[in-house]
Amino acid sequence: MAPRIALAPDPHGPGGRLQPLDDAGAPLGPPEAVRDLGAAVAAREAAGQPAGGARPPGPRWVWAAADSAYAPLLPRLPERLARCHDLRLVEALLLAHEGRFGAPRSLGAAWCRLRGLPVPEDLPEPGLAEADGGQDTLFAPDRLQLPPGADPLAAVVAVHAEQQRRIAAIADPAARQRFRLLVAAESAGALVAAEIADDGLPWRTDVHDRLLTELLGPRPAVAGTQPRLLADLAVEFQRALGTKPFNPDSHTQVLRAFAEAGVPLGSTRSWELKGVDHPAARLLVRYKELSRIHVAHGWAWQDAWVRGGRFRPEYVVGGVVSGRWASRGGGALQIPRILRRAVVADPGWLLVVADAAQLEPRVLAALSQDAGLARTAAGGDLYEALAATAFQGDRDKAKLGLLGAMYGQTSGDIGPLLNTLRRRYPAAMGYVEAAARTGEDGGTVASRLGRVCPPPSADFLDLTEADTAGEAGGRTARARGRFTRNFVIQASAADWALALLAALRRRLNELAPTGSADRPRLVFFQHDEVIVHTPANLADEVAAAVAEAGDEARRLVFGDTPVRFPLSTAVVECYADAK
DNA sequence: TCCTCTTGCGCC
DNA sequence: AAAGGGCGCAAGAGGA
Repeated sequence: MAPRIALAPDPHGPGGRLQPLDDAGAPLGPPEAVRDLGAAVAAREAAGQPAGGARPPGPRWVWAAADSAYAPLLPRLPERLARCHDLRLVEALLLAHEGRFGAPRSLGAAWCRLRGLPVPEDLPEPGLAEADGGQDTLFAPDRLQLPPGADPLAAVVAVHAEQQRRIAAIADPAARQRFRLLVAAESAGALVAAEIADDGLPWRTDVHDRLLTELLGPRPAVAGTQPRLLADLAVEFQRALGTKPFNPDSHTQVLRAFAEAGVPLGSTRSWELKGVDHPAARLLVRYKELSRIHVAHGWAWQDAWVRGGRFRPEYVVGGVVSGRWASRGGGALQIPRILRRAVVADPGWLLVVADAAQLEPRVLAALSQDAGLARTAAGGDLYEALAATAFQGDRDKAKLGLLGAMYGQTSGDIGPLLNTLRRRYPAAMGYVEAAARTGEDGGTVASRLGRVCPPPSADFLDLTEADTAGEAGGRTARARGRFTRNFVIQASAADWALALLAALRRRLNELAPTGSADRPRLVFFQHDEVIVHTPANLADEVAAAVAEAGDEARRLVFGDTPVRFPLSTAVVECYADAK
């Protein structure tokens, strides 16, 4: 069996073309046209797999981008594909690694670079805005940006071979090995994102509706009007100020009204309002909380995003420069905690909810190889262990200090905490401080697996030494330093999370009887947290798979380290009961 | 009317 | 006195 197969769907219809490749990307045979791409892919994926036995990995599927090649195929496949190489995602990783951050990454752009042709800009990601304009844009048959007449399969094959060459050209063998892992993990992320969008997160609209009604009042009959309790609260708030009527959603009008009532405010941020001794402040805080639920996750959101008892988020793999995922529409990564009540497993099914405990400080310990910090990260509660050794048992101080070190915080009473950390954990603190200095000097930093941060803006690079010694320039430089300081942590945590997803996905697929509808499904991912929706009888095995996947990710990304990356796992019917 | 910027808050 | 990283989303403000 060929280790890799290039795949290009026909722009219209169910067919497509395939071509077997070796690991370097050289063709092992001629292109083959098939009438039913789903059936052809499934046959090659299953080839040589004995029924019920341990599965040898299928071929690594090579395609332009998962959303055009994998998502349409998913409903037609009896089982999930094991592995892929997503050219668009890998192109972005390579461009950043090569110091060409932000260059167009579509298949067409990569192919034109290869051929010395003018490189087309990437198209904006299709979102709701374009969907409003009609389906043509959203479901355009070709977003690959290939010039007219170019053969998509030939472009896939050529760009893939070139990417493999660029990866092989990474001089340091260990760095090359880690980058290969990054390429595989990022591509696995593309599979997961497409599958989550296909399966969806179980969402009980009746529970959601009841919650909204309790908080806001019954759903207004006329769309666009405020529900009763929210409108009442707005009136009560304005009465408490005793001024002329104004729009409570306008911060400028709210500030003016408070000033007229003799309460000057710097802003209408809730943390500031909470310190204001006036009845109207408390009412405004409550109004803003409820109003936010209404506008961001109310009935309109439900109408737009929940179908058939499932919330189908649109994830953008690698959408954040650090490698975190972003989302497009639906706010998948910002679901308010209170709405977790509405996430309920189907009858006979359960949710396995797992989140990595204190991921970022553990990443710092593993990255810096600080022996002392690693000891605190070898067991359960890292902050507790840190507090016991360095902060007289004060866990809050330990947490505040360590987070401050990773974010570059200098405000408040954090100075003494940082000094303590610097004394006790010089390697760890030296690691983030070196990253900060690199940023302040205009350099770039990279994650453990080799995801490189964007370069500073041209404005920053134009700053002279005199500028950075001054106030405005110094502020800019320190902001860049905070960014690179945090990047090494956040991006390496994202490396680990991607490896976790890949390892967990493989284990879940091995748990399931081939072709069965009753198989566990990854239905949610949020930076350091996963939810698996599983038949109840498999929940324990899924929980075990999560733990094993966490340890596999640790091994793959950080190798031989005493640091552990435990996941706290809950098996529940309702997401809200997980913590 | 359309568009961009700012504000503020949700999540990690 | 202020001095924390990364996002997405909705609404208002204000200019074109």
